[in-house]
Amino acid sequence: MLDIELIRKKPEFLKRRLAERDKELAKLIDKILYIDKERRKTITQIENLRALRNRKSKEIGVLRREGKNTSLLEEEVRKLKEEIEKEEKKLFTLQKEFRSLMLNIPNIPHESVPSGEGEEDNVEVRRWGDPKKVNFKVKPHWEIGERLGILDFKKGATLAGSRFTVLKSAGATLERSLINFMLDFHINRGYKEIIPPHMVRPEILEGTGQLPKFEEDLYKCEKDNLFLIPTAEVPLTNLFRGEILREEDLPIYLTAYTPCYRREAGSHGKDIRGIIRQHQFNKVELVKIVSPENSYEELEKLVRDAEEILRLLKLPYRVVELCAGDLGFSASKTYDIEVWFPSQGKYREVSSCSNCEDFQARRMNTRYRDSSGKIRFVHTLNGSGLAVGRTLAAILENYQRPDGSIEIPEVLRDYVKADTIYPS
RNA sequence: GGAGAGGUGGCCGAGUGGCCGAAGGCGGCCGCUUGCUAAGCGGCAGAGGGUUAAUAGCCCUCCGAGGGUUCGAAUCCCUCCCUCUCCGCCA
Repeated sequence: MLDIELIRKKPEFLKRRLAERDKELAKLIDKILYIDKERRKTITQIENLRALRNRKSKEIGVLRREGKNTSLLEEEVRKLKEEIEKEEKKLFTLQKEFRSLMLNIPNIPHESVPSGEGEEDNVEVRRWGDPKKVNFKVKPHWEIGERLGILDFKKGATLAGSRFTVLKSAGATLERSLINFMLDFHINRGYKEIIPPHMVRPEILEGTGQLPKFEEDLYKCEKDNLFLIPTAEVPLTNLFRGEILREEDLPIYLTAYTPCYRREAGSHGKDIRGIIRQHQFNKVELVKIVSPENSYEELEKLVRDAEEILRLLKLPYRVVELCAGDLGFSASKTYDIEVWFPSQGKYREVSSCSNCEDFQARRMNTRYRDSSGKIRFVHTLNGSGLAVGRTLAAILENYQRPDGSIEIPEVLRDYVKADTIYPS
């Protein structure tokens, strides 16, 4: 949620910044400004009426104790009450409209974010590692996985439909090993491990920005009014909702492994083969709650932490900075980390690291008291460290050998307890 | 799932219709005193919002959330959420 104070004071600045994302957004600002004016006018009116009512009610109390008749005053207050109720109804409608507008405006891009409309305008920041040169024809990970008997797409479809996959034997072990490897690494870097619920209430998703706008992308358990989490960012970031933290509590570093559940409503036909785009996938997530002064330093460090996993796995990758038009709803600035997929001759996203500044903090009402005693909103950051399934796919593709076997990256061998996956 | 108890400020806890944004304690902050990592004394301190140049005043709201009764609700009624105890079921 944006700061209404800022919208009032610098509407033109905001319109300019938001237009970087989407030209339509500027209109919303004018609409909000109008509603805000109306609602404040109504609030002032109601409060004046209430002040009058409070005074008269108190007077009634005093007169009664003196044993005097108060029926005339009572009648007056009754009339006031009716007037107040009328205005309150008006205010209720205005507030609802106001809130809904506020909740549907995305975050403003940070000034450093490159302008552009979509993926093609993202800016590469750095590259690491050289794609291996091989003298055989590389296979896509789904062929490798099926041949090795570790990825079973047919069974996935039998059990749950398309975009579900069954991992078997060494595939399942490799997935689990990756999770442990990633968690161990991040814990070592000072992140606190969390196992959160995988189902959350609607207001929790509103806190991080998935609701109300993106309900279509979520799985819902209608009967219990709970949603399956699309990422661990949701429960982790909301861990401190409604709290006023002490400055010395910050920064907070959290990590969690969870499955992520996404309906992929808008991506029909995309990445239909393999395990790149699944309805359920595993992810190790990183979340930071920090003070506003250093959130951008923290973002750089967060990216490095995620990158380090790929370096240790010796997988070639690049880091791109998302342009304004490609930015997620809650993010001010985002770096994607993309790993090399030789069969596609492309880098594909395995991590997205964002600084949401105070956008989520406002929605969740997460604040802290700074050294001068002032209460301020925290900044929240999140990043994948990393998407496990995609990392597994990248390993299959980058570590394939001509005989169809897979070399297991060195750092994983103690976890997998093997150095090669052979066809079974 | 059944029966019962309860949710008050950073924490503990009093408060069953007006003088309660809320006693008291602990903790916190500021001062004073004391020859000293303590004790004593005095003082300050909740959150959100409206108005405003104002972090000044004035006003409104907030005692789990939302409704209702009433001239007036932390206090009475209803619904929901959560916590605890007992029973049932269960990995």
